[in-house]
Amino acid sequence: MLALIDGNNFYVSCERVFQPWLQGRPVVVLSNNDGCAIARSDEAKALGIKMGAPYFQLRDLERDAGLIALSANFALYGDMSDRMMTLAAGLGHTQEVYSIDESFIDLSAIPGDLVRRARTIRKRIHQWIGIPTCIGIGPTKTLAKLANAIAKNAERKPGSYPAQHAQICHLGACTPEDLAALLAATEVGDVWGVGRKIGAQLREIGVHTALDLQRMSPAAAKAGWSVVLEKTVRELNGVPCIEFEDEPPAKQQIACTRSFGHPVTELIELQEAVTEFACRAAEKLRKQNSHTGQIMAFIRTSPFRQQDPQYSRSASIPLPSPTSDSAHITQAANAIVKRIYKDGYKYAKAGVMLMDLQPATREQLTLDFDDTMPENRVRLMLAMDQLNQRYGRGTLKLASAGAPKAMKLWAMRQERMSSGFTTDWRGLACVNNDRST
DNA sequence: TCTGGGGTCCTAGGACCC
DNA sequence: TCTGGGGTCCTAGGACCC
Repeated sequence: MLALIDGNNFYVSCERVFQPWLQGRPVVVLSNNDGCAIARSDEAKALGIKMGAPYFQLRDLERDAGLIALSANFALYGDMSDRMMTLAAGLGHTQEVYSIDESFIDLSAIPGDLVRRARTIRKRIHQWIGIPTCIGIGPTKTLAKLANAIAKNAERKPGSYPAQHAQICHLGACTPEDLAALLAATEVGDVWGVGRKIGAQLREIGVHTALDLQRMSPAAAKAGWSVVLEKTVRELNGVPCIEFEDEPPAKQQIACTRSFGHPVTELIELQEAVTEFACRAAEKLRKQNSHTGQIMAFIRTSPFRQQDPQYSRSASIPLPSPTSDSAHITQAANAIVKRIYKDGYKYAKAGVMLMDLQPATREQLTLDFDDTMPENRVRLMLAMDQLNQRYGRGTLKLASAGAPKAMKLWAMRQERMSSGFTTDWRGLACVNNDRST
């Protein structure tokens, strides 16, 4: 048996822990650049705000409906996530952290009443961390995810499912009849792995609910779509096809891409931005102790500005010898940008991707025995990472990153960000010591 | 004026090989 | 009277997830 535990409206809930006056009000958290809504409180969902809705379209709701929009504070969410995951791990023996707000827990060989155990953990997370959660339990990952969706909907939309499934739903403990009834009440699009496109195709052939999909033959799922949907069908029938991963596999590629705060036209500015992205990507690369063998970079105009001429191009170059050296990676990324840059466009976004990743320990057998990552470079990069970790991002950087970022057109807009309540001494909450109150 | 970022996996089709 | 067959590898693009 597996559990899936996740935080409700996670980013909004993190903000509410430290700003209790946000409780009960419609709140959204915005993506980078204050671009669009990426988390919504129940009250915001009730206003009809869709996932990914552009912020500029929500302005009237701020004025008329008391909507509060906050810039994303990812440092805070990451820290709150660590705390939540630590407590969630107490549910079973092993944990797979699946995303910033979700983890699977292996419950096999856990004796006793699983629902009661889940209730204890849920309460503890709420009491100690302040984050509301839902827990789904089932024999496969897909069923645990589905149970979690049922637990959420039963809580938020009373009447959609029997009330006993609210917050915690254990599909493994249902009778076959009850399970079928729950699956029949669940739209096929709510099944993990069924997105917009495949959902529409399924509905077209009369598959509307999770129960319809469960009863489809795996062969038909594979023939009509792919082995991915075939696995989904099998998992809905209680046959595990998606493995549980206790420890995260090393990444196969690492990206750092950003939309700009304002359009950029000059090559030199693009290169400053790309230098920063390349350094951030290199930092992530060293953190997982890998080397990259190929660098890709892209620049593009905004597809939303139809009135402007459009241009989008990417290119990649293989490295003579795999490296994690920020200077080499930056040099390659800048060479690409110089090559693909064309004058006369308003650039809106750029990015760097590191491909062909391999363990840093792997021995390089180049013909001329040219060691491109000698020991002193490794130590230099390590020192740079440690300084930036300790004193803040940008403490030590390459000269090609240019002057301070606040001056840059491409720098992100983040006008409504909360404090680093748990990640920065200056952001610590202050207890009111006014004696007159 | 203003529309995110970072991943994974699968498939089809072309290049290439013998 | 009409151009083999089978295999691998790579890449681009699509679909999905949060």
